[in-house]
Amino acid sequence: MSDSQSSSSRGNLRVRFAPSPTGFLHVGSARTFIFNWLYARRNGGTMILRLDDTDVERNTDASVNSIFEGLKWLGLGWDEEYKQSERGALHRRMAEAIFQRGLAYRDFTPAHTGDSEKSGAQGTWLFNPGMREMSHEESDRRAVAGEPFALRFRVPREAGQIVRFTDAVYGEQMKAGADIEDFALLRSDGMPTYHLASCADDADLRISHIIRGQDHLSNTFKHVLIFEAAGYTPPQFAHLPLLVAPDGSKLSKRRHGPVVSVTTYRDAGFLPEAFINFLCLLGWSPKDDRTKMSRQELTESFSLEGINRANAVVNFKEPATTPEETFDPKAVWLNAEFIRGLAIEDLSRQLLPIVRGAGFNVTPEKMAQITPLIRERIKLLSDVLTAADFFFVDKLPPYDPAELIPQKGDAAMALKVLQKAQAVLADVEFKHDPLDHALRAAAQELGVKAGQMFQPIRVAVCGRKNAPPLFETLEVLGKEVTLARIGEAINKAG
RNA sequence: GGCGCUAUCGUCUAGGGGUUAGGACGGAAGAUUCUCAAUCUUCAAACCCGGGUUCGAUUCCCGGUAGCGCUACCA
Repeated sequence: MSDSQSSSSRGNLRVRFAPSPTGFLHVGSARTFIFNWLYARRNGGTMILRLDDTDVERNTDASVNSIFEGLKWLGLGWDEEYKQSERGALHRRMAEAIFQRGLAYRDFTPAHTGDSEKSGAQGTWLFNPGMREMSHEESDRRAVAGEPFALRFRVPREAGQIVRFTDAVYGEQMKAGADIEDFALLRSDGMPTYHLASCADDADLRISHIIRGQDHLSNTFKHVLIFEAAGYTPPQFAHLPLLVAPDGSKLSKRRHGPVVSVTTYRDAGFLPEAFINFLCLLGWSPKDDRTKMSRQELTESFSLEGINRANAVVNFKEPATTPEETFDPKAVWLNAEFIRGLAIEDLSRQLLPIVRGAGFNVTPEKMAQITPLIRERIKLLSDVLTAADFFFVDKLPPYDPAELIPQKGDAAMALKVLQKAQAVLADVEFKHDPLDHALRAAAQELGVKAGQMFQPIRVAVCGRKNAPPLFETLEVLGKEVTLARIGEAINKAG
């Protein structure tokens, strides 16, 4: 799971990707992972994967699998791996330390069951004075008596109390303590909250840079408070602009469907290199005119200074039309670029399982012959199924005989051309040059243009007008199949 | 509502007190080719609004507007 760099050569720079396994790996998370990875690799640091699974209610194994599946596909790897749920003792120890210093207090208010008041966009809940100001004696007595309580941070809210930090992307940040609510550290069941667990782990794992989504920018004030209350210097922060849908709303599976899941891109036939490249261009720029960049180039160019501050739109089509049109056109274009850059053998090897998966029997040798004919014609790996279908099937799907009629020609011309082709092709070697010469000569004899000669043959063997170059196609198809299909076409045309 | 963040072509972005505001994707047109694709050429397309500061603002400042985020014993 890790790349070749040896861990001993790494310095103190440590970054982490900390997804919570409550859903599939989504593209925004993937980008956060990539930026962390790039930053670590660029600066010789350590990349850590930490599953932030403190929300027992919402965690699922399926989600854990989806995250690993997605990350595995990206192929970037990481150096250390942790699971937050296994570090509960550490979290509670930090909560205890903060409590001992008088910087947290018990809140015996029963937990809110519904989230009815959340939707009301109303009141500014900051703290409950009765709980915050409760005497030690009463607090201890009630705790000893077994009354459940949540542990809340005692946010310093006197006038002039300002919490501040410097964000590598958003600059100087400050907020009055009076505007920060007394957030929970421990739930009444004793489980740590995200804020506590995250800070405790970041401190314990000596994370030096927290690179994460901008949705945490406001939370960072709380985190700074926790770090300081526990006696740690906060790490450096770098918040990333969010990835949003074309309408500006947050990406969500419920609203936007599978386009937000990493595995959707994998299954649609994206190359991880292209996907990574595409994601890097959302919210980050190399500050020059490069668009297509290899992993190597990205690693060398990446810097926090190149990250910008405005949300970036993933420009997918909301109502999914064709598979390829649902994705951001730039992602598709980049993928086509990377496909064209692949060696035939490499591409052919990647295409084979897709073709076989669709139920076709194809040998690696045959696939290697077909690949050069479609490499420039497919944008997604899965396009092989529509671009090269006629190579795989025994019998062509039905097509309209009118398709056989060439430009500026008629049915009679189509028939004439096909019969001529059948005769000529019967004793010509099925190689590019001989086919070229024979068919052009035939066209001349017939008094038709080369294009008028080729088009009916193309439709006869491919079943459609748009296809790879004819001679190469016939060469791969072979004499037997070609003549059989031309024979069928003659029957249709006649 | 409170607090925070943001604002350049349709989208991703570069730039920056005086520029023909640059590139990429996508779109349009053309060249080329046996169709398609690829490739090449060309074109259309942007500084949210209002005030300041300034000789001069798209750029700096303030306000507005809009969008986003946080405001849970979710993360």
